[in-house]
Amino acid sequence: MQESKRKKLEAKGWRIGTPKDFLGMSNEEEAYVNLRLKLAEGLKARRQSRGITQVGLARTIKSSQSRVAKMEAGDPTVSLDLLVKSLFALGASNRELAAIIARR
Amino acid sequence: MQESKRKKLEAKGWRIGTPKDFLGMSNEEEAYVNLRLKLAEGLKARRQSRGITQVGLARTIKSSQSRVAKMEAGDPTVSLDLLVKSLFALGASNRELAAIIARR
DNA sequence: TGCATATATGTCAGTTCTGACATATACTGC
DNA sequence: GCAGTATATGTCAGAACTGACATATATGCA
Repeated sequence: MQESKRKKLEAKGWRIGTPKDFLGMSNEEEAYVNLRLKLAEGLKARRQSRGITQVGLARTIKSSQSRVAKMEAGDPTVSLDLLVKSLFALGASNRELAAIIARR
Repeated sequence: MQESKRKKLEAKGWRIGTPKDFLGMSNEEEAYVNLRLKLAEGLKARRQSRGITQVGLARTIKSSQSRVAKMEAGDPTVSLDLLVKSLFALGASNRELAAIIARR
């Protein structure tokens, strides 16, 4: 993974665990962070294409606008559970979810 | 969703939210529970095919045997985060994760 | 400019998830 | 029988996540 990308993530609040070689994160860590970014992007894209505001989405998932914003921003305090539930709430199917995850 | 399946899930500790028509759960709820079951199965299959014990996996993800057992049993107190991280720890890629999710 | 709407960021008390532990069950080979 | 190994289940204190709120920033429009 590129140094510039790592910096960006760290700026967002991610703390990458013990990169013993100071070069980056392990494959698992990268896959995990990558997954979250894809879900975050997928959520934002899906919400916008539906013409729904963050407040609107927050209402349907019984959450708050601030949490929706954090979800879309890739905030590390947001769980995968919430991200995935939100996508489902926007009508995504399991297959669509898989497509979001598989996308490069 | 079939009644028999719902019963099975409820026995596991799932509480399905307000099915107003008493017929089952919403599409989102079904997709979500379904996703968890797929990940649970995928995890167990992957671990076993690698010849690793629950204790072994627990060590590599710095968790405990009991939590691994709960993960594989579809216990509702286990987060998607933990399930996904475990799959990654077993060497799964994002695409393989997507394949597990897309599988019918 | 001022007002309305949408999104971003920080904080926090209450809820949920976590690893660890104890203990139970199941299956081997002796 | 029973010792060893693997898995299942219940509990709990501490850690992580949550919705809610306050507030900031950005954009559009009259």
